[in-house]
Amino acid sequence: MISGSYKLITTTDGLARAASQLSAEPFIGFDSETTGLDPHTAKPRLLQLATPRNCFIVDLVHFTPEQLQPILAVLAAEQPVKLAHNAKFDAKFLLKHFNTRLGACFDTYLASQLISAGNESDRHGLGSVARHYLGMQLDKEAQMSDWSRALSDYQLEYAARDAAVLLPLRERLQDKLEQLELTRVAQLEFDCVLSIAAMELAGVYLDAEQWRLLVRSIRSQYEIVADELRRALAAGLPQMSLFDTPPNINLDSPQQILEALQRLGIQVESTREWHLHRLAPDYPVVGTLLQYRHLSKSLSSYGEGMLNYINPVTGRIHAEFRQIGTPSGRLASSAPSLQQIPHDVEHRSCFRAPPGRKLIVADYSQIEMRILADFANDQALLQAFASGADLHRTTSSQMLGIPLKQVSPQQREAAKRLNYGLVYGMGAEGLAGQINSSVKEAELLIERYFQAYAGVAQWLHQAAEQAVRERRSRTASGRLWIYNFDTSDRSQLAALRRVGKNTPIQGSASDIFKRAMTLMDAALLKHDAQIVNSIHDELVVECAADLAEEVKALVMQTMVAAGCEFLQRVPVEVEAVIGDAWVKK
DNA sequence: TAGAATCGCCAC
DNA sequence: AAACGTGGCGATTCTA
Repeated sequence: MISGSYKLITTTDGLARAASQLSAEPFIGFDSETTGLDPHTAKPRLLQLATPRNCFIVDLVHFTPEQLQPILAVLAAEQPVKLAHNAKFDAKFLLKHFNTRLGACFDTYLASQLISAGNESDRHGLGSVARHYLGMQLDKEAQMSDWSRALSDYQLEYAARDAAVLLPLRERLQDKLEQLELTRVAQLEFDCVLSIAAMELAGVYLDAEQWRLLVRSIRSQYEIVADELRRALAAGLPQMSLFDTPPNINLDSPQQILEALQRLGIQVESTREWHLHRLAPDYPVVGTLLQYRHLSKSLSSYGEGMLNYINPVTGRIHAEFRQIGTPSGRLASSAPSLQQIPHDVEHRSCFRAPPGRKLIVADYSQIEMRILADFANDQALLQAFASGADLHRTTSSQMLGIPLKQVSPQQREAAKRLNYGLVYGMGAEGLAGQINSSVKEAELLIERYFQAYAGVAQWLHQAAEQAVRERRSRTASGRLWIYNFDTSDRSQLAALRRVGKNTPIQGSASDIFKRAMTLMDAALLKHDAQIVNSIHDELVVECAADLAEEVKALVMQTMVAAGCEFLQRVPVEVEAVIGDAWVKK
């Protein structure tokens, strides 16, 4: 039974004794209580550190940062291993308020997610995890209580219990991780926590004035196009007298738009972009609608609202990054999502380096295709990468049996779509839609593709069948996804085959990427440089301007090293540029 | 009327 | 309708 008993530490002597006891342990439970969630505006109040016998609660109001050194040293050390639930949160406060980088950790939140293996119905809050693994009913009411004033016994007991419970919890989770062969991926995740905490804490700089100007210019275009669209759609309505008010079509309602297009005699069953694209050449109004949709999306998702995310203290945007954001292991970003800022230079260039600083924008070149080549051990695809030539051009030449020089832009484009699409399990209909060909022509292209890359064909086939047979797949680090598909449904069976092809590839790319973040964060430590954004295969680093060349080299070096840990058959390439803004020149 | 579900589209 | 995988998010529409 986990009791809420504790030793409250208020003197430097007590602190030294606690630190010495703690440093002899292999594992300690670690939690902190803060006056709020944002490390830039809130303060840490308590540090709770639990051994199997004791739980020490350090009340921070009694200490200066210097006096805390013995405890901070324990937290920064590689031993004992700190057991924490969502260690990223505590790591941010340690970094911000005590300039302390959390050392080795075991994150019970991440461990629980890995064990769930993609099951979305599982919950991973400490209460749920303790209930599931220990059969304990944790009272979490005190979590959001006022931690800035005098603390009640109840609050202190709650604080102690949350740290103490982590010790038995780790044992159960560790057993389960071993059982499911997840210890390697777990270590990879635990090692990565600090790099993500540091990235969130640093935030990214957005030039608010430039953004405002951009939004203003988009809004004026929007007004014009909306007006034009309204007029064009009204042409399908019955003749009105001059004094009737024009009908109010909500341009943002797919329903009303669909009806309006049909009134114009356009045969259309859905107003999704893909359908509209097909019709645009024949109907100007459809082109206008597409233009409208683009501008409307831009204003609603990337409008003035973005400025509300600028932190009043730092003047920067500190988005949230969920470390295991998807079952494949990718990060997911929110509030705002920095992973879906439009790619155009107008938007991206608003995210820039403050005066005296530079941004390094670095991304893996074709990482998923390289993983596929390595996994499939496909000689032709490996050769394509070994040659160093443009991948899509090479693919086209290999498919069609023609020299590189003779590949037309259209042929290269088709090969590019194939390279990207087949990793996702794309079929002939999908390809035909993308390259504007008949399904027959698309089938022929796919056939040629798989003739050129027989190893890829074989690997994709066995990956799909294995997914159907075993209902699970793993990535290079051993990350597990247990599929929950109802395969009596034909479309779900097809979906399972596609996911089975994609997950090992996408997930292994995540493995490599997280390893890169870990290595890079550590390597940049000695320099005035920091990761500020992370977009699946791309990292943005901000650094002092005079260090840019040196930092760029470190960035590339660590990314390549991470790739080489997982891939031996294929060269790993990274493209990096130094600039003032988030653009790849 | 608030929350859930759906549509649609941005990123990689 | 969907057709190619993973997400986040805003506007509309549905529902209790």
